[in-house]
Amino acid sequence: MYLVHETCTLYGCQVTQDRLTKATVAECALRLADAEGLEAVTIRRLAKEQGVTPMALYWHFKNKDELLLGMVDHALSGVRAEPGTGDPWQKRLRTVIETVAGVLRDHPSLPTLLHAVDKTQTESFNRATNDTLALLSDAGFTVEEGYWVAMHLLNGCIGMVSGQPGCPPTVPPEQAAEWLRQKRLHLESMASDRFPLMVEFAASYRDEPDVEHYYAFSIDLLVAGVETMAANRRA
Amino acid sequence: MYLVHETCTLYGCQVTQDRLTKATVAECALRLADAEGLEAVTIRRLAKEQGVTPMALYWHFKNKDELLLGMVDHALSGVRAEPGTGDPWQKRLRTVIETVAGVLRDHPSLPTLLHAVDKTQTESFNRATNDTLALLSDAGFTVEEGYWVAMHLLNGCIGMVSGQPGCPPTVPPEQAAEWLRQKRLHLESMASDRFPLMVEFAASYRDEPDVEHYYAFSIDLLVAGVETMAANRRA
DNA sequence: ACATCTCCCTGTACGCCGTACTTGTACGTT
DNA sequence: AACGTACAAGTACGGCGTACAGGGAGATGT
Repeated sequence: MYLVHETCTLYGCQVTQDRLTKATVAECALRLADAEGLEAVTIRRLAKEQGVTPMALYWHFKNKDELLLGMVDHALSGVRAEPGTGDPWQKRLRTVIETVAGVLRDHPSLPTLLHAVDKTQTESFNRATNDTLALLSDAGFTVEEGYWVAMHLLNGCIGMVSGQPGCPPTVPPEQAAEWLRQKRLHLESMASDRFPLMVEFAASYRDEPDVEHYYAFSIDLLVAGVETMAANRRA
Repeated sequence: MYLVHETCTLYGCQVTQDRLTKATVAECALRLADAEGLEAVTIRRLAKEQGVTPMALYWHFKNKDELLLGMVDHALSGVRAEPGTGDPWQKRLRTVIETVAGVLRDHPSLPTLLHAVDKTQTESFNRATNDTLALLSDAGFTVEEGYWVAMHLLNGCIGMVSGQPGCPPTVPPEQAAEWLRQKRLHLESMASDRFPLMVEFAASYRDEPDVEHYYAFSIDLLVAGVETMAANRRA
């Protein structure tokens, strides 16, 4: 009765295999979250996607929090810091930031997800942090400062991606223009005598924003902070 | 039956006044969230605190999202950017950051709250953004870049506060030492051959962390990014 | 060959959530 | 005295996470 259900959509894996796994469930949940937002990821919905009963998922995950952790671990498993160890730390830093930002852009649900769980309980996050710590140690930071910087960088990437100009990825492309128009109108509707700069900023919503320019600027901003802090430390 | 109820705690306002208001409800909700976490803020719980029926709240707020918005607006209402307009922008920037960080530290629920709502729908947030935009305009940024920087700063403050070393403010003081110990053990339990720097970092949990040092460092990090970006722009 | 054990999944039920819809009730205005 | 308005109460619904108690298939020991 559950196997073929009307609302089973593309995220299911029941076609290729009928046996559930931690990995396949996490994968399916992540796909669902990326496509329809994290609030769409409920135990019942996820079970429906996989063609099983809600309680079946509890064999593989102790509770929902553990499932979310699994999603994070799955999404971050591709992140390998420290690729070219011969390069100066400034270059490697930039590479790490771009890698993380890239992963976040690939998974629109990840920013929200990373705020909802305790990342330090995932393997892949700890590995990435450890590698970044090594990098920042080369930059002259202590381990403690390095940890602060690493968290700052991660938060920076998360904020950068979730604050990306233009409409969020959940919005279908054909509604993008309308979304931009609404946003601009909302900005312009603010009292221009009290928030003149906000109204002026609304002009930037007149046409499709330059997303790559935005990311270049934001990454520069992040990198700049770390580099001058490192420089000041040595002085 | 609701007026005097066993689980009515200190957050209620029914003693001083029996008529509900947008402001009093938001205030009460914020206090509750700060003390017990945002997940404690439910319509039913909040109604109980105020000594009314759950549905009573819906007269003052269209739905829960609007209530959360009210909480944000209430918490941020004290933020006034642009105090001393005679100072150079670098100094004013620092002041703004310290103010925002201070407000966030006063309201432990605010970081989570600011992630849960669309801040641009609140008056107080837009005012603060507008003021910051003026400041960043003095620094030489365009309005669009200024907005990006402003969001970066806000995210930085949020991350800074929610990543504060030591136990979260929800933990009662008498359990603080135990909390630290658990955290350290968790870090030390990681495979030291694979995450050597994480294990080394665990040492910093040996005793009460220097919170003010942390904030000084983090604010410097934020400021440094903006200042060198501004300097590079002019070049 | 059968009994047993383990793994993986199903069925049912509970308490919590946000909230739509309907029904009072006290009060300022006329 | 009548009435509209502002505000709160009562009831009910669907959805959520999940505790608890089975059930069935495949491997294993005898």
